[in-house]
Amino acid sequence: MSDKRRRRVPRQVREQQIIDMAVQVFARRGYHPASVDEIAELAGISKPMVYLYLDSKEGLFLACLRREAERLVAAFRKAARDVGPPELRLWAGLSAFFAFVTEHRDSWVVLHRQTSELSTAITAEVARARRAVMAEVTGLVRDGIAEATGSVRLGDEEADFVAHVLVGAADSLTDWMESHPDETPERVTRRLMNMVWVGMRNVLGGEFWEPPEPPRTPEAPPSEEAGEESTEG
Amino acid sequence: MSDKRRRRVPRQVREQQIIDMAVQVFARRGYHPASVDEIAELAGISKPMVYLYLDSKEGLFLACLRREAERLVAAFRKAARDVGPPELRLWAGLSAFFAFVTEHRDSWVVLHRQTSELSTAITAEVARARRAVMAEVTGLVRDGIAEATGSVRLGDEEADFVAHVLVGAADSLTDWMESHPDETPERVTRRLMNMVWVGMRNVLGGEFWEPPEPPRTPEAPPSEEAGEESTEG
DNA sequence: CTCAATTCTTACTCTGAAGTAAGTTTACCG
DNA sequence: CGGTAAACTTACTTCAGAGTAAGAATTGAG
Repeated sequence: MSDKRRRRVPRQVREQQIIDMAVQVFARRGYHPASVDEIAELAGISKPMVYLYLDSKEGLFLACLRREAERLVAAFRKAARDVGPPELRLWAGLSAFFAFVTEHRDSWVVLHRQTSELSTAITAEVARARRAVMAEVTGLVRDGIAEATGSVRLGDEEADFVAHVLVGAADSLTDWMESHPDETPERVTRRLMNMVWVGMRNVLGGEFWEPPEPPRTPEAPPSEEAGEESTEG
Repeated sequence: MSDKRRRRVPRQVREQQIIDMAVQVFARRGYHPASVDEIAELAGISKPMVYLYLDSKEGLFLACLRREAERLVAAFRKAARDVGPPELRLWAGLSAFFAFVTEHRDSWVVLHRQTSELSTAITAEVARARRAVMAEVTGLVRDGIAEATGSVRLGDEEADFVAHVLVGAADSLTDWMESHPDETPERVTRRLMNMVWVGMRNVLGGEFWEPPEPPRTPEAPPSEEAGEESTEG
């Protein structure tokens, strides 16, 4: 502890420090305006070290992306693993998601809010990360539905639709939580489950909503399919 | 038509052409990597014209932002205005939202997917645009609930929560629609309404979902070292 | 036709930041 | 010790792209 005079730090450690700071700066500024100089300075070293260890700015960003995606998926999985009933696993997973996003806002921003302004290599990795998260949710949704209904099994498309709704809602609620600091991840999750899950249960149970007679639909056949929206896969 | 040789174009027209191209380029590349030169070239003029008319790159982006936000809100409002029952107005509004986002993907990307990498002036305008969209949805939700339940009136917070869920889900479903080209905005909207709206009706009617386990405190878990994640590579 | 306003261009300046060459210090191993 | 590899630095080069100066071409009014 008193040995803090060690300026020299082994590569493995320094790399993580660099990535730590890079996540912060990328989240704050975005990919392009973020300068490697600033990241290096925050990490307590000079720029060439960054290039020595991470190759390029793009490589640095990819490292951030991979590490944070891994962490998020890990948190999600770990939370859902030990719980028994699928319905609860979904709840635990979403809860962990909110907790993670609340605690590591920078990670989420880097993972999610960087659609454009990126080279193809990075775009591919972002897509991969998104798919990984989405796949976790999709799995939980499918299991949860099967359990809750006892018989209904969602097709890929349905489960994917639901997963998109949940992830999108969760993302948006991340913003909402910023203006409601008293809300905990658990409370938000419960509310979301209440809105979406109860609805899904009932829809699968046969309680549909549909627009009545369209008074003046511009271009849509009125009654093509009445209530067979859900179990088509 | 050889008469199309009119090189000179009045300012008002040229400005719109510039903004048209700017929206495309900003959406494709993101704010910083977008070059004013490229925008100018696509608009058929040279760079100084852009600066003469729009002041700066930031001014150009702000013009894009304002115009597209106005268009989206207008589409939303117009769709919802003529319909009678609030529940249907919500449906019409969301439907218009999907239709707009499907048709004008660039507009939506510029409006929504540009969180960081922006100066404070722009950030403020983005926030404004988001709030405008959110306020529309919130209004429809509140009316819809009041109508559907007959008595329940949502507080600001509740309505805002629901609006965030809907907008976030809609945004995410925009991605989903890309891999499902046969889906129409109407069908997607109906599915979303089925998931969210039916659930909300029932929740407000007293059918709650809650985790069976009594709320175990997130801050003080009993034993947290069950499954280790030592290997992170 | 003339003149003035508007539209538009060529040809710069200048800054910030990615990436690198070449060398210097520290740590550890025998 | 001494020497070697790993950790680290200073001091560049290079380039893209924002922003501008100065003036040319077009149009329309009188």
